[in-house]
Order: sequence, then C-alpha cells, then structure tokens
Amino acid sequence: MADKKNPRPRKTLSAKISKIGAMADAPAKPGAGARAQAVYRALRRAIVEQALRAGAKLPEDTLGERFGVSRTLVHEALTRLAIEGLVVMRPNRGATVAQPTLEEAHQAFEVRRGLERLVMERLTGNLTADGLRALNEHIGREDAARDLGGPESIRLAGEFHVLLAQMTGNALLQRYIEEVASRCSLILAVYDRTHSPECAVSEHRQIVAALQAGDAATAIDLMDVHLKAVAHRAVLVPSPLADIHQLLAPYADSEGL
Amino acid sequence: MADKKNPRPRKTLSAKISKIGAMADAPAKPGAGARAQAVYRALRRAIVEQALRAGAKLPEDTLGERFGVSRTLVHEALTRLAIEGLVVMRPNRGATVAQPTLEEAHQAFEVRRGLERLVMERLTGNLTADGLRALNEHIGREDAARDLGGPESIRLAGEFHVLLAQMTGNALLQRYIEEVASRCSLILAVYDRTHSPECAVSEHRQIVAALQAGDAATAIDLMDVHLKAVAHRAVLVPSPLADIHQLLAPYADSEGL
DNA sequence: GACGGGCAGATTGCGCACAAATTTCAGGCA
DNA sequence: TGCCTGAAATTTGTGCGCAATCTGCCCGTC
Repeated sequence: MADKKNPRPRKTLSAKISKIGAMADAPAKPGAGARAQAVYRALRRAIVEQALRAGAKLPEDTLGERFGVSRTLVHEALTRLAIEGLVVMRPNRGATVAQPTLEEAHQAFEVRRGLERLVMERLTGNLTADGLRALNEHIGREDAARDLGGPESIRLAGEFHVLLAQMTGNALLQRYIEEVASRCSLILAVYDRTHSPECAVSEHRQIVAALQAGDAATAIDLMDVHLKAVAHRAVLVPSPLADIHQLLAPYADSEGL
Repeated sequence: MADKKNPRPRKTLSAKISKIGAMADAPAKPGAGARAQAVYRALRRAIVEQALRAGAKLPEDTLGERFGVSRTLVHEALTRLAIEGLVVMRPNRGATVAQPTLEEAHQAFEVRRGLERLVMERLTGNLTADGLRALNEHIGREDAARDLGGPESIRLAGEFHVLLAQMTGNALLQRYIEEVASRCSLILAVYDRTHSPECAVSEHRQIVAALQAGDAATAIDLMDVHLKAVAHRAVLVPSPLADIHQLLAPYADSEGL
C-alpha cells in the first residue's frame, strides 16, 4: 500500500541461490559471483564422474533451467570448462562434452608427467605428519570405493594427485594439476572401459612410501611408471563408439575429406 | 551456382566463420565470438607490454567504450585473463591488472622450468629445417628489437619460448607455456626494472644450438640456467598509472576495435 | 578536531530480449 | 525414391537495464 513508489517485486530470485549453494561446497550465502562457480563445479564433477558422457550436448537454456540460473552464468561456466578442455564450444553451435582424441590423450599424459614430476621433487622429504595422514586417509577412501565401481573411483584417483599438488604449496602447480587431472579423467572415461582401480591404489601407496622415505629418484620413477601404466591401459581399450572419429580418420584422409 | 556440383549448401557459413576465427589480424568483419577474443588479446598484449601497469584498474564500462563492445564481452575477456592470472577480479569491486607477489613469482618460474624442460626433451634432435629457420628468424627479430627498448623486447622474448612450445606439436603444452610465459612477463614488468634483453638473446641462441646438436642434457641445462637467470633479478619497483584510453589506442587499432 | 552515519556516484551482478546462425522438418520437383 | 528448397523451431551472440554493492564525500555530533 503506502506510496506508489514502492512497487518492489524484485528480489524474487534469492530462493534459488540457496539451492545452488547447497549442491556445491559453498554455504547458503548469496555471495556474488559464486553461482557461476557453483555451476562450473557441478558440471565439472558431472563430466568427470561420467554422468555427462563425452559428446553430450550442453544447451545453455536447459542447464540454466536445471540449475536455476540464467544463461549468462551457464555460459560463463561453460566458457571456463572450454578453456580447461573439458567441453568444446563451437560458434553458434553450442557446447558439448569434449571427446579427446588419442593424440590429445597422449599429450595430456605427457604434460601431466612433467607436472607430477615437479610435485614429486617438491614433496620428497617434505611431507608433514598431517599431510601423510591425509594421504593415507585418502588412499583408504580409494580402497573403499574400489568396489563401488568406476565413476567414484576415477574421481578419487584424480583427487589423490590433486591432494599431492596441494601439499607443494604452489598454487599455480596445483591449478595445472587439477586441470590436467580432470582432463585425464575424461580421457579414461572415454578410452578405458575396464578401469581397474586396484593397481592404481597400490601404486598410490608405493608413491607415498617413497615420498616418506625421502627417495626422490624412486618417487619420480614410481609416478612416471604409474602414469604410463594408466595411460597405457586406456590406449589399449578404445571404446569403438566414442572413438569413431579417430577410427575413420585414415579413411577420410584417403578420400581427401 | 549452376554447374558447380559442390554438395555443401550448409557448409558455406561455417567455413567462413572458422576462417575468420583463424586469421589473427582481419579487422573487417567480426565473426561469432571473435570480438571477445580480440578484446582478450588486446588486453593481454597491453599488460605484457606494460602499457597497462600492474595494479591498474580495468572498469568494464571504460574498456567496453574504448573497444566498442558491450560490458558482456569485456567481462568475458577479463574472466579469461583472471583465470590466467594476469588480472584479479574481486566481487563487486572490479578487475585490476594482477600484482604478483614474490612468492607467486617463484611459483610461476618453478612451474615454467618444469614445462620448458618438457619442451627441451621433446625438441632435442627433432627440429625440422623449417623450425630451425623460424627460430633463427625470431632471434633476429629479438636482436633488432633490442635497441627499441623494453615492451617489444619483453614480448618477443616470451614469444621465443612459445615458438619452441609450438614446435612440440603438443597443444596443451603450448597453451600452458603461453600462459606461464605471460605471467612471467608481468612478473618481470613488476620486479625487474633493468630488463637486459641482451643476455636473453644470446642465451636463446645457445639453446637453439644445443637443440640442433641433439644434446638433450645441455639443452635442458641451458634452459634451466636461462630461466633462473631471468628470475634472479627481482627488485621491487613502484610505478604510477596512466590514462587507459590513450594507452590502449594501438592495441585497439591492431584488433580492429 | 575526530568519529560515525548516510547520501550520492561509480561499478559490478545478472537476468532478459532481440537478432543472427544453425538445425530440423515438411513439402515439391526430377 | 530421393535430393533440393525453404520456413519453422532451436539455440547461441550480445547489448541493455535494473538492483545490489562499494567508495568517497559531506556533515552532524561528541
């Protein structure tokens, strides 16, 4: 009632904010700029855990509706994922979950080896008691998730490496490891149907042991072997459906297409 | 359109778009999504060449006005630069050119050493004749720009490393090198008042020579020494800010904005 | 004269709408 | 039957505006 200057039907969107905040790790705070981040994290996890398969379409409208935000924020989240290589955005054609080629897979693992080597060098003999406990705890979770099947265990395996990177105290290194680990997870999702987390977990144990022992050379070597093993498994078992582009490459080339 | 039996009624436009996206200096017609990219590149160059000093404010309105685009696109460009660490965006407070701390500087150079080592490993003994010529050509340009002073020569020094990364054929590695090299350029802009490109150029020469000779160990070592030498000059130096419109004029022109 | 409230200007956060480009689909013509 | 054509339906590109937030300034009070 009161004055006519008081038409205030704005404010209508606050309710949805808390929903977004709840699904990510942000509290029920109406923080500015936090919602795009939340969408970004949600999508990233969905991709890494294969809830969104490689090649899946990601229409901004649909996602915005689902998350309760406008296309603006979805677009920002997608842009970010595109920069990280988890999704591809083609002009006027929309975004889809990326389908890394075999070559891209090799490149990702190559870069990853270089970065993880830095982590090993940095961490050897520098593990705190807290850090060591956190690592063992995480490995325990990996162990527990081993029977739960692929998605969860793929994510945990990646997070082990992120945890290591975190302990270096090098924020940039951590970011790069996060990024390349996500990408590698996607690659495994595409190329490695029979992900066998058992060996990965035991390899993680060995790496931690070498770090604890202060044996840099062994730690680096173990990490290298570990990553090569993971990459090798993936390459050996290509999924025909997802790999169709790669399979047809020579035939397309031979016809000049 | 009579005799030509080209079966691509729908391919025409997409081909045109990708062409526009591919060319780096065509100010004529803006393609989809290309304008945000142009703003991004203009700002990135402006920062790397120190036209925009560390700490400078970057209001979306002002930049949009200067580049002739709306805040939407400026915001996208700034977001990207923020992800790369060249600018800082604080909620509701706007974006500024990043001011890396000494610790961040060390971290950046540490990661960079790891990445550049990968490049050296990859390139040793694998330089093509074309590649070698391109490298020498570039070094020639660095030489020529040596007398022209700071900005140009800082940019060229960074691009030398990008050129090397490009030759590995590893797109991800190239992207990371571009990113970390930009950041290092900003760091040098902040901490290194007496940038002496002379030694850098001669070091670049030595690196190419080692690569050509196929001497991996030497190449890696040279690169390591080179980066450590560059990083070693860390002296704090405050500097005033200047008018954004004028500073950005050449960068806007070069992108056709 | 210093401190605190708050008012005004400057900027960002973000939803929204219109235009352009793409894909889909229905009908028409060899 | 099948390809070509074109219009409708989707979906992205991007400018725009309002509300919220932040900052600086002015002023009343102790």
